[in-house]
Amino acid sequence: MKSRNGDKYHRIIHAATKVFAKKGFFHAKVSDIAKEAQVADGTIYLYFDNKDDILISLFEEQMRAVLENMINEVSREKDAVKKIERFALTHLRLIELNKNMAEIIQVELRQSSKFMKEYKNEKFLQYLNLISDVIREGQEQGVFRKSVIPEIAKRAFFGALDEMSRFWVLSSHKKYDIETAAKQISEYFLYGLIRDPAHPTAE
Amino acid sequence: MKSRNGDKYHRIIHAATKVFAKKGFFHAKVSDIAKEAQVADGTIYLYFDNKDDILISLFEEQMRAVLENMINEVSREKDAVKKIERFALTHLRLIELNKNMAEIIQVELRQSSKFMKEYKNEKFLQYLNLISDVIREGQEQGVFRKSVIPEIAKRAFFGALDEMSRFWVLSSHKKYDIETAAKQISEYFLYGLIRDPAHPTAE
Amino acid sequence: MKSRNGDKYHRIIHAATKVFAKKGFFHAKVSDIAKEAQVADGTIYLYFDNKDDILISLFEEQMRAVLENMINEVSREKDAVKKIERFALTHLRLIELNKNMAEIIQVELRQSSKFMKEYKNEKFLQYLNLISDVIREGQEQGVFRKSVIPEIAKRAFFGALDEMSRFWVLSSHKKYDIETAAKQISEYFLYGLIRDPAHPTAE
Amino acid sequence: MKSRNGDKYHRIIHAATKVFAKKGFFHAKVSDIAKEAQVADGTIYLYFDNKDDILISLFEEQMRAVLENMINEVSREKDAVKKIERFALTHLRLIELNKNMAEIIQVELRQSSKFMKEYKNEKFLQYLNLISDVIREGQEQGVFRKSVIPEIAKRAFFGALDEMSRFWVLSSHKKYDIETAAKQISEYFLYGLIRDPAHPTAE
DNA sequence: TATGAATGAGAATTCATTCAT
DNA sequence: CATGAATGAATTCTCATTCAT
Repeated sequence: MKSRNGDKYHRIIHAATKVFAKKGFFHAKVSDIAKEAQVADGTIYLYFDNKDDILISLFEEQMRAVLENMINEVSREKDAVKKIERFALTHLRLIELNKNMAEIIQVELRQSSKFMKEYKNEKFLQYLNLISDVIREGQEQGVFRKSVIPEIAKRAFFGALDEMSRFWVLSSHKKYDIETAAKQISEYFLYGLIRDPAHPTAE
Repeated sequence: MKSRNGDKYHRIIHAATKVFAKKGFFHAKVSDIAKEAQVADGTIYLYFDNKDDILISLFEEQMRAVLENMINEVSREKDAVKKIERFALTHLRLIELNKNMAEIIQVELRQSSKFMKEYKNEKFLQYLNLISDVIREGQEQGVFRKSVIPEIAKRAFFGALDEMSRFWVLSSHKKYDIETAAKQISEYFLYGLIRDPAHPTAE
Repeated sequence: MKSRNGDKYHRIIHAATKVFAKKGFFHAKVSDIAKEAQVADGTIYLYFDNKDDILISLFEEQMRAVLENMINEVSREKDAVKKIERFALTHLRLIELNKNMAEIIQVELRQSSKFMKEYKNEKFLQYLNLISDVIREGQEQGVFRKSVIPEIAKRAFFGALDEMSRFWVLSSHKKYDIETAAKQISEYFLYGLIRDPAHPTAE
Repeated sequence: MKSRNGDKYHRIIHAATKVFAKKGFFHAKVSDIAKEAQVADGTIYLYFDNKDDILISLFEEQMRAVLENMINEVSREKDAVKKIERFALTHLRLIELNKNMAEIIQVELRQSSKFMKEYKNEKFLQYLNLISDVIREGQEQGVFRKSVIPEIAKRAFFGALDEMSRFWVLSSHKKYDIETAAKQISEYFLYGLIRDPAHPTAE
C-alpha cells in the first residue's frame, strides 16, 4: 500500500469490498473497482501496489477495527462466562453489520496459498487469542475445566461462530436471529449438549 | 462431466487434486493437470466440460466416499454421545488421510460465489445433517437438552471441527494429535467448558 | 526462444524483421507482428518467450548466416589486401540484399542498454575479429604497417562501412553504387587519402 | 520546445541527459527526469512539448556547441592533413568529456525511424560536411587524391571515429587512450594500412 | 479416443500528459 | 510559473478451450 491520505483510499477500499463480495477476488476486475469507486483505473495504483494489495489492505484495515472493538467489548465483562457470551454476540453482530466484509473474509482470505500461507495473518491470530485468553482466565478462576486445551478450544469456538456466519452470509434467508444463534453457540461451549447436571466428566 | 469409464478419469481427478492443493484453483493451469495426469491437454475435455467441472467432480467424487464412510462409522455406535465422538474422530482422521483433498475443500470450495452460491452442495448438506440427526436422536432419547437447536448445533459442531482441520492443513507443524483434538472438541460440545456439575442451565 | 520446428518460427521472424524495420522495436506491437505473420497473438508466445526474445532471436539467426558467409568469402582470397576489399564489398552487398535486417541491426541493436550492454553479442565480435585477423595476417606478411593496432583498425574499418550503410539504409536515394562505395572505403584504408606519386594508386 | 529562459530549462536538459544515458529513451520515465531535475512532472511541460521534444532539444543544444567548437578547432590548422588529425582528436576528446551525451547520441538517436528518418538532423549534416570540406580543400591543394569522393570519405571517416567511440562508451575499460586512437584513425585515413617504403610514414 | 498446436478474448498495469489549485 | 494527483489509452502476455489430424 502506498499512500492513504485523502478520501480516495477509503473510497477504493469500500468499492473493492463491494466488488470482491459480489464477484470474488479472482473474478473482480480492477476496472470494476475503479468504476465502483468512481476513479480512473490508474488511480487505483496510486494507492495500492497491485490487486493483491487491495485485498490485503482491505483486510488489515477491517481487522484493526474489529479487533479493537472486540477487545473493548470483551473487557466490559468481568466474568469469563459472560466474556464468552459477549464474544459470540459481538462477533455475529459484526458479521450482520458488514456482510460484504464478512463474505470476503470468509471466502477470499481462506483461499489460495497466496493469502493463507504466505500472508502472515497477525491480526487474525490476535483475534483468536482473545478467546484462549478468556479460557485461561476462566481456568484460573476455577470456572472452566482444567482439561480444556485453550489452543484447541479457541479454534473450536471460533470455527463454530464462523461456520454459523458463513451460513448466514451465503444463504439469503435467515431462520434464526443473531441473539439466538449467539446464545446457542455460547451455551454449547459453556454447558455442553448433555442434559445431565451430574455428568461423568473427569477433570 | 462427460465420461468416467477408463482410468483416465480418475487419473485426472487425482492429478487435479494434487495441482489444486498446491497452486489453488485459479492459479492451477489445465495444462498443469494434464501434465501431472500424463495426458494431453485436450484429453481433459473428453472427461470434463471445463475447469470448473473438474473441481466440482473432484468434490462430488470425494464427498460421496466421505459421506458413505461417515454414515457407516456413525451407525456403528448406538449411543448419541458416542456418535458425536465418533463423528469428530472420523472427520479429523479423514482430513489427516487426505490432506490435498482437505485443503481443496477447505480453501477452494469456500471460494468465489461461483461455488458456494451457485453450486448446490447437496452432499455437503447431507453430511451436515448427519450431525443434526444425531442431535435430534439424542434429544428424543432424553440425553441432550431440548433447548438445543439442531440446525444451529450442527453448524457449530462442524465449524469447530473444520476450523481445527484448517489449522492442521495450513500449518505445517501439528502440536496436537488427532485423537486429542477430536476428544477435546467433542467434549466441549457434550459437556461444555464449565467445571460445575450443578450448573445453572435452564432447560 | 522455445521451439523452432515448423515454418511458423521463421514466418514470425520474417514478419518481425519487417515490422521492426518499419516501426522500430519499441513502437512495434506484438500484435502487428502476429498480423504480419498471419498467426494469432498467442502463437508468438509458443515460439518466443517475449518481445525482446524475438529481436534477439532474429539477430542471432541472421548473424549466424552473415558470419558464415563472410568467413567463406574472405577465405577465398589469399592476399590480405584483397581480403580487405572482399570484406568491404561483401558487407555492403549484404546490406543491400537485406535492407530490413540491416536497418534493425543498425538501429535497434545499437539501442538501449538492454541490447548493447546486457546482451553479449558474441557473433558480432567474431565478425569484427575477421577484420583484425586479416590485418594481423597482413602485418605478418609484411604488407601492412606494423604500427597499425589491429584492435583499433578493425573498429575503424567496420565503422566506416557501417556508417556508409546506415546512410544507405536510412536515405531513400543512393548516389553511389555499392561497388564504388566498397572500393572507395577499402582504398582509404589501404592507401590513405594522401596523393603519393610513389604509391601504386592510379589517380 | 516552448521556453528556455530560466535555469530550469537547462536543469531539465541536464537531468534528461543523465536519465536517458542510464535507462535509454524508452525506458526513461518523464517522472524520472523530473525527479532528477528536482521539478514537478508538470513543470517539464512548461519547457518541452513532450518526451520526444526533450530528446531532440537535448540533441540540438549539444550539437550546436559541438559544431561550434569543432569549427573553431579545425580552423586553427591551415594544413588539410593537420585538420583531419585535429578533427579526430577533437571528436574523441568530446566523447570522453561527455560520456552521457555521447551515449545518447550513439544509441538513442540511431534509434527508431522516429529520429533518424523523420527528424531532419541539420546540425549533424553540417558536422559531417566539415570533413568533406577539408577533403575538398586537400584535393584542391593537391595533397589528397582526386579520386577520393568526399561524400563517401566523410562518412567513412566519421563512421570510423564513431564506432571507436561507441566501443568506448559502451565498454567499461579502455585499452587505448584517446590520443592513440585519434592518431591511429587519422593515420589509416591519411596513409592507409599498406607499408610502402616510398611514402613518408615512419614505421 | 487422444493429441497438442493454435487460437484470441481478456486483464493488469504503466506512464505520458493534463489541469485545478 | 509551478505543482503533482488524476487520468485512461495502450499493450504485453496468459491460458482455457477448440479442432484438425
